[in-house]
Amino acid sequence: MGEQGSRGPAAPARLRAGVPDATVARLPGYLRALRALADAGRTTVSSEALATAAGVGSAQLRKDLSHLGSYGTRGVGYEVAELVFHISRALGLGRRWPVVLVGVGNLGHALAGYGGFDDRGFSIAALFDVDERRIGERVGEQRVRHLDDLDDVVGAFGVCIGVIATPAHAAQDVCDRLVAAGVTSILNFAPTLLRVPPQVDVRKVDLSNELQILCFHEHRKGFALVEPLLDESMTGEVSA
Amino acid sequence: MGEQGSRGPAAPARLRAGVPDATVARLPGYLRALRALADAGRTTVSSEALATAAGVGSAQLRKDLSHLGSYGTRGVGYEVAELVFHISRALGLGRRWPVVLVGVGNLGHALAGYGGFDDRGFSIAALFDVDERRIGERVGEQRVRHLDDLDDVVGAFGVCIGVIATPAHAAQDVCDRLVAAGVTSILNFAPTLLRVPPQVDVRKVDLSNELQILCFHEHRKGFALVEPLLDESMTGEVSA
DNA sequence: TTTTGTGAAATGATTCACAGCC
DNA sequence: GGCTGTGAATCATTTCACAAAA
Repeated sequence: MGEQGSRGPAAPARLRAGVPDATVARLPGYLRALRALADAGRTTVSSEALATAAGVGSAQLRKDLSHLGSYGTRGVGYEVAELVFHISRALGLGRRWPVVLVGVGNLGHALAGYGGFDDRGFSIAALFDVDERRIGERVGEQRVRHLDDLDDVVGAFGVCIGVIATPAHAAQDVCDRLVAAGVTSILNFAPTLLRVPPQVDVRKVDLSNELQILCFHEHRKGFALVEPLLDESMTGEVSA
Repeated sequence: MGEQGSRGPAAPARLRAGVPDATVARLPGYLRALRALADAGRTTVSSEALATAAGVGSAQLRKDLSHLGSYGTRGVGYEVAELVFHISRALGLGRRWPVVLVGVGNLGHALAGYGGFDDRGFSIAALFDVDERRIGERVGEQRVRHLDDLDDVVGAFGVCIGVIATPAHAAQDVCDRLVAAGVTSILNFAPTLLRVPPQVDVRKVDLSNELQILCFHEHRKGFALVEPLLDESMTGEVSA
């Protein structure tokens, strides 16, 4: 709770059902891989094959799944459908989760139409903005509403997840209003650190951060080409 | 390298300058906090204050900075400007990084105009799409070009970072073309696992994954309200 | 006195390797 | 024979706590 950041620290207190955070973060990937397998007609899969499809090691996959229970068959593998069910349940996807999205600029539009939204167990309860020119605009199934209606919607639909797609300068205020309305999980696309009470979860997605991290590795790849050459030439071990 | 995923595993081989991945992932946050501090007129800051501004613990901040060098003054703190310089350098932000963006739908538009792009050391070398109706469209400073021009642009600008903002079904092909053109770091917004050669870095941003992770915690908050009550009532320890 | 920098301890995550089951 | 589930071992990260420096 209150971790924030795509690669945030582990949640300090795990109340029950000790599924490690690192495992939880990989479960959606397993689900996606399983669905692709199911679409391809597979009904059963080994840890090796599923791990490859999900881009992890097979030992890691088995360890991850072992935190959820024992749903495989030795010598055979896993039932695709059964595993989808158990992972979905562990993630709390047994129900439909209404989500509110605040900020209907380009990013908001993109998120609203992402597909992976309505597709999985999420549905957009409402879209909000404060720009009068956008209020009333139709986006997908929804009409954009004024942020002042937030409390009504959150109350009526029992929303507990909010997505912030506003400019940075508006994000903290929107966040405060979401929290005041009763939202307890926030996905923040604005490049700001949000201050929230401890019971509220925040995850952050930040383009600039991601680019800078890539940059670090890229930066180092440059040296990887140069430094070994230098090192070798200095020891006279050049082979070519 | 080849890690993929916002919370991917640690890069297996660190070639030089042992900055842990977890630290690298936090450096952009420190940079942002420092700039906010600088804008507010601060010229010096303690680890405690900076840590608070960045949303981490002060011990963690100091340990992270210690991987870059020893740039503080005991009893005083850090020079804001100096620290910005050293963190920027560690991240490889000493130069301007040209970036290509493929996929100019809503998401692509949002990314192109994000601000945090041109703002930090990144510049968009070109925007690409394959939809004939979009080719030639102006977005910001740029004109949308056909993906077939990719090689030319990557060659001419020495681009090594690519951003994929296409639908999922097109992502792997776009990725292959980026890699073939010489791009070695990819930021992927499409909900697919990309297959890349080992020297290529991929980071993934996926709305649906993030929502599902939030969902897990949300799901558990529900039990936090119910289960302790059950446990207590079963032991007869109810105090109210 | 204040605050950094850092060994050492504690915690957490991943990988190994194999016993156990089909 | 093949594959899962899992303790034990390894590796990484975070936190503690304090000596050293200004």
